[in-house]
Amino acid sequence: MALPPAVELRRRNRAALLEQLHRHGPQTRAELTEALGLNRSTIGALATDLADSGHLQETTGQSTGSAGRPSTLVACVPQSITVSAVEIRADRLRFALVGLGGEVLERSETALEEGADAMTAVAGLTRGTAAAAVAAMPGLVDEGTVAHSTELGWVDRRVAADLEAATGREWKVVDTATAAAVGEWARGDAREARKLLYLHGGRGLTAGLVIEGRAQRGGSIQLGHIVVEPGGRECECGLRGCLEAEMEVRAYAEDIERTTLAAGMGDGAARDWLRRSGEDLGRALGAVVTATGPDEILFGGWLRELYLSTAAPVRSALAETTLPHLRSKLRLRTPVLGDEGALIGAAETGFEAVFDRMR
Amino acid sequence: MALPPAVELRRRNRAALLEQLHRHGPQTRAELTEALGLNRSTIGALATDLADSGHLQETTGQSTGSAGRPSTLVACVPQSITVSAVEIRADRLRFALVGLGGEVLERSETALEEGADAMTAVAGLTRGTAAAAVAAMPGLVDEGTVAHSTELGWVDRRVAADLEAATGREWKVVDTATAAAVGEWARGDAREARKLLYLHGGRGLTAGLVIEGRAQRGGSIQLGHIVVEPGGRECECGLRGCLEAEMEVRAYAEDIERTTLAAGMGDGAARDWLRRSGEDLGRALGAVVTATGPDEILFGGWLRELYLSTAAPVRSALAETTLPHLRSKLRLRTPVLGDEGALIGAAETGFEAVFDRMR
DNA sequence: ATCATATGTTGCAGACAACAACAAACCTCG
DNA sequence: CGAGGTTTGTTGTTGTCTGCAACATATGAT
Repeated sequence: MALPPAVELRRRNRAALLEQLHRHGPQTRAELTEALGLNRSTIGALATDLADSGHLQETTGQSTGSAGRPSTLVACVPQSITVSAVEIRADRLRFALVGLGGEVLERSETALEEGADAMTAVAGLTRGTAAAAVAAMPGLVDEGTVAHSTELGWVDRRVAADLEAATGREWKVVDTATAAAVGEWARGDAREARKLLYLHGGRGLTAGLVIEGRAQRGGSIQLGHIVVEPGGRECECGLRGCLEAEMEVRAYAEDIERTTLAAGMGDGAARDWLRRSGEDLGRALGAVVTATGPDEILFGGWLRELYLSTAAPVRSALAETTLPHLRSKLRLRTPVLGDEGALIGAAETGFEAVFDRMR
Repeated sequence: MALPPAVELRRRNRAALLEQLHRHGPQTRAELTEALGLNRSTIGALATDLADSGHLQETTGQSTGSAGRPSTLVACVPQSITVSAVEIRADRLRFALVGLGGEVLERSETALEEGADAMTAVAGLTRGTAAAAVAAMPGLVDEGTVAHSTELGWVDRRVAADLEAATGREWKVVDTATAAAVGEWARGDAREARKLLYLHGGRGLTAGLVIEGRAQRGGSIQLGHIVVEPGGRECECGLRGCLEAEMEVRAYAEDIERTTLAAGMGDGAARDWLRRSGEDLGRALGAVVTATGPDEILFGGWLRELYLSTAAPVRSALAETTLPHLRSKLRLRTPVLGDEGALIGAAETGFEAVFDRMR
């Protein structure tokens, strides 16, 4: 005898149990039995198994107040599996080491000088202990390569390979908006959303879609390059009338707080910009909503400030370009994880890969 | 002893084997061993198992010309599992009974008088022997209900329940465009496409997206209600400037052959319409492409004729509204299954459900 | 204190897939 | 035409897995 026969099942069940705890927090064995649809004895075997390997910790004898033998509570050990998450922006790098169960164990942030190589900076942040490493970055990401990122100025860059070369380990690459959508769904308060659209305002505008908890296969939505004004302003991407160009993102959005403040103080140009931007954004959104049919939209990055200060034109422009039936199911909100969403979501993506690999 | 212990594995493997044969056609046992990653003996057990239950037929002793014992070829028995597929249009009903492996066993078509109830007509077509029943219809379909269909004039109709009441069996409901996309992917020649966007021209314009062979979760794209001209013509849906309204679908598209013919004979109005329609379509497509990033687009329904007769304006408008990086990977074509796509795809969706249910 | 209830634990049985050895059926080459 | 090589199906064995049932344990209720 040499290798596993029907060990596959055990592996699958182990992964399922771990994932259940990771996503839903500590649970009793009884609850796990219910959730996984397995027998008490099987859960017992799996749990002691995983406790022996250090992934789980069981705290016994929790009296619940109701009749019957008290159930043992089982929780994951965060340190037993960790995931490195990095968010790359044009001007800075953010890092988090996230443990099983979702706890953030370490965190750091480093400024990135203009022109500096992000890869070596990443290598300085991450250690090799993590079970998975995920990098989130703004742009059109497809299977480890960034096809196009106005924000980072990268075109067809094989980022996963570059990161691997710099750090000596495998990397997964996702786009910031999709990562943030995943994060808000998994650890924010958007878990009820069936189709969650996350809008991310950085130097560019991107959007990410999470459907029933799963990132939409195949990368992000280049929201900034929806054409809202055919034949309009010239955009860096070579088109005309892109949302990014029409909004004059570079001029106003980079310092959105100052712009909203100025508008509040009666600055006509700032006011005008806010109104026009809101309308343009709403129109672009209309097309995206019609194309994807979300039931919740989150305004992240500096779009958060834009939306909070000027929701009315966004809503009305959206109303003029979206089917009533799609609009009626739509909630517009701002994210609860703030700037952390992408980092959290990237880590969550890593854990998904870890669980998949276990099976 | 009463019920299955670890029978789950066997069921999974049985389903996997059947699905493999259904999708890839007859294969030898050796090929199945390779494809499923199971042991020869396991494949043998599964095959005889399924042959005994009548799902498979093994033809032995096929000499391949190369050395070694000739492998037994195993193929599905179409009659052993069948799926009813129905395509509902405003004016007619199409039905197909499709067998395991994809063979169409029966087919029929009935005209639907204006105002007639489609449900009872469906009941007249389908018999109760099929393992699954799927209905494709144009519009915004979500979990058995049609939220909105300009073509059928239905709003928030619980079609699955209605069909169930009329026929006494469970129904799955999908939208025509998505079904056609699935069909072209599974049985057409679009299997290489990673993201396949199928545009369907009926009385309305819808689109369906298939990503790596799987229908995008959550229904179709209301292509006809992308706003291409803010503040433009009034549309039935209540918005202004929708693609459907701007294209004047009702006036010209319903009889597209006559329009293209007239344009060919020098009719200025028809020519104008073709050019303007192509441009509007291209612009709407630009938004959808930016939002979904497909690598192949198929023009189905009457959009097929429109595209074949007037591709240039479509392409140039698309070029003006799509990121170069998305455009460069894009192939534009017409479907190979013609009008059958939606029916085939609906059946394929049904088989997917059947296989899922087996596990 | 006793009973009811809910939960962990243990031993057992049925099932399953991998493995290895063997049998079968083909090809090639002398 | 027969021997050797090659590929594939078959069979018996083995280790592992999960469900089940009976038992043990720990609580609340009476």
